[in-house]
Amino acid sequence: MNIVRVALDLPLPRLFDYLAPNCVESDVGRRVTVPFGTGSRTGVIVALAAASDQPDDKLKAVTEILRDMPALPAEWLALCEFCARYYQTPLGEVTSFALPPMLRRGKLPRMKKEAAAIAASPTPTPEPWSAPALPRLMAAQQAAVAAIAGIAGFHTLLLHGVTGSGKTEVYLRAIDAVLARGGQALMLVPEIALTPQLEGRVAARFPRAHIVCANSGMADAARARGFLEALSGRAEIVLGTRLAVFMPLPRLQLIIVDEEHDASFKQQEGLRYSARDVAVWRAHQLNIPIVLGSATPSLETFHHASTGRYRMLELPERAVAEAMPIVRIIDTRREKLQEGLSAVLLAGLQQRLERGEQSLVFLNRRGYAPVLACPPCGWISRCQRCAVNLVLHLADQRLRCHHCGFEAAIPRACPDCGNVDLLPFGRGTQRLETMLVERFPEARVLRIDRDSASTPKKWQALLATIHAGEADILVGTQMLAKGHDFPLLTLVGAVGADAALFAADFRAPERLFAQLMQVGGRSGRADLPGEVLIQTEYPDHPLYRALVDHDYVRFARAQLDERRIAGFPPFSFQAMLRAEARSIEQSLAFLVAARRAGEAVADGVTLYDAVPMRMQRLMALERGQLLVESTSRPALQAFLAAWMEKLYALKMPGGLRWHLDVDPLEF
DNA sequence: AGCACGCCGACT
DNA sequence: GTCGGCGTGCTC
Repeated sequence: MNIVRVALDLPLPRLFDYLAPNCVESDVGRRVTVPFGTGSRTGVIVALAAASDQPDDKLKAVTEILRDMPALPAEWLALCEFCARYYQTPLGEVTSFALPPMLRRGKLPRMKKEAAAIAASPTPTPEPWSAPALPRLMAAQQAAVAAIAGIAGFHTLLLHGVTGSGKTEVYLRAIDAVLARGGQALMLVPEIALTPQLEGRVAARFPRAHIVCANSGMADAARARGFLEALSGRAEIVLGTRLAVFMPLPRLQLIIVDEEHDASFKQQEGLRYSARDVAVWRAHQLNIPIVLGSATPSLETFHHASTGRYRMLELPERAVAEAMPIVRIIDTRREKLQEGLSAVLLAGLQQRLERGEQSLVFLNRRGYAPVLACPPCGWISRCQRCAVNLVLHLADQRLRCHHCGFEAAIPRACPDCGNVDLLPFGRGTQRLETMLVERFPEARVLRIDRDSASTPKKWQALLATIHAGEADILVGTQMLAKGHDFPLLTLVGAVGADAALFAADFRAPERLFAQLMQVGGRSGRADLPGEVLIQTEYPDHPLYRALVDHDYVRFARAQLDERRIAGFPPFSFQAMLRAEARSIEQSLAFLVAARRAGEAVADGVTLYDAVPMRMQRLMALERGQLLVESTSRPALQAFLAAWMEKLYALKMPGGLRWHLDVDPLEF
């Protein structure tokens, strides 16, 4: 009896068996359409079988095995199976996510004739590669390139280098070596916005190479085409965001994860995978090297490098500018600030203005003010659907929820007591912008945040304005921190950073350090020295002191000491079960039941209490969470597998939804 | 997740 | 007397 085992995109942790009289061994990895319930679905054949656990009369026959493209290789299926196991997600959901939407639906993109022919043939067609003339390397770069070249088989390398230390050149050299051997290289970057820029640089360096991009912003057909080109072996370099880690690459010889610390490598919905971690597993599976690059590595990665599990490659010098920017801490405890800005920072802005250089005021909070309040009666602008305040946006006269998108007009008077003197409290980028325009009437002030750069087009226009030197003072959120060079920028002022210092999330300091380091790195490239001014009420805080000294390692060691004492990752492994329902009682009741079910199978893991989430209400749903922790990864994994079986069997009240987040980043 | 079947309230 | 509410159960 010929039976195929099919992974279908359903929230059910099992495969479905179908009769396929004409199936052959090479159909494993092919897409297949099958009858399902009353309708029809497309899935992936993950195995053949001679017999099924299902009674014969329940088995249906496949509708069609889609043989119009090469089968997905065993290595790709194994990658999906690993994700299914590790993240406790049904295999069909993983394979479905890993395929571009068009292929997922059983369709194929239109392709150019010769490309279609190549894509349809599973035989790789490697082309020999000859390297063009390359720029000179500094000693540390040279050492890093040599170290990567010397790796045979699996090894994880941490390329630790500040902005401007020449990490990208090291990546390009490593890719060059791979192309010379006829291999394929995969490079992951955090943001969609960074891929075009990187693609340009890579394309200029490898004019004859076939480069494919992969990110969620691409059109359906283009993404499917790229996937097929990677699968057929025609693509030599794949550049992309986290989802590119699932690109099938039959001759993959090198993986690079740039800005590996970036939280956007972790997907926060659906399949909650970490592309960086999956990439490391994939490199191990294929027995190839992987390079993780960052100026501020995640503490998980740094810990592995410290214990010798990863190899650390240091790029201490700055290749582009003469020196690192000077970082100064401004003690704001005694000073009367002007709309949140200190005299030192204002003087710095004035000075840059006179010299015709650019400045950036960094404030990671958009809008005019984070809340509108009525002081006499205590009313404050709150979102009806979320447990947060509505942010005042004066630019377009709205109150806005930054979490669910709810909007309302600004009330003329307090809805509770009728008082007309409502006051904005706190400060956002719009307010800073307004203040700077008044204070420096001759300056061209440009605000860059998700409101002013709401579309890629607007964002590109803003970048062009900055590059043309048509702005003097930039006011921006973290949008500005990543990946863009501003040659005229010589001053960065960081405002309102303290909030993250004492946040409840144990990862907040790590993120703040990375963010300030990154935004500081924007200043003073080329021949102009840079200066970073950090306003704080905690001038002696070790985090800020480490920034002054550009000493990531000192900061990381101190953080790791704290984590060790507290038993936090990377010294423990975590998973978070979350539930959301109409009422918090419902959510917590489910989590309590889940905990009880878990205690029966808990061995070497700690189950914490079910608690409301820090932001309890979101989009009118009340959310709770339950943390599971273990000092042993295998123990946690074994527990989660057993636990999920019980949870799938648990009866669920209507309207309740839950999910498991393995290695959660958010608390 | 869909989609069926299945028993109880306000309508042509 | 029917349309439809979403509770429960199944999908190879």
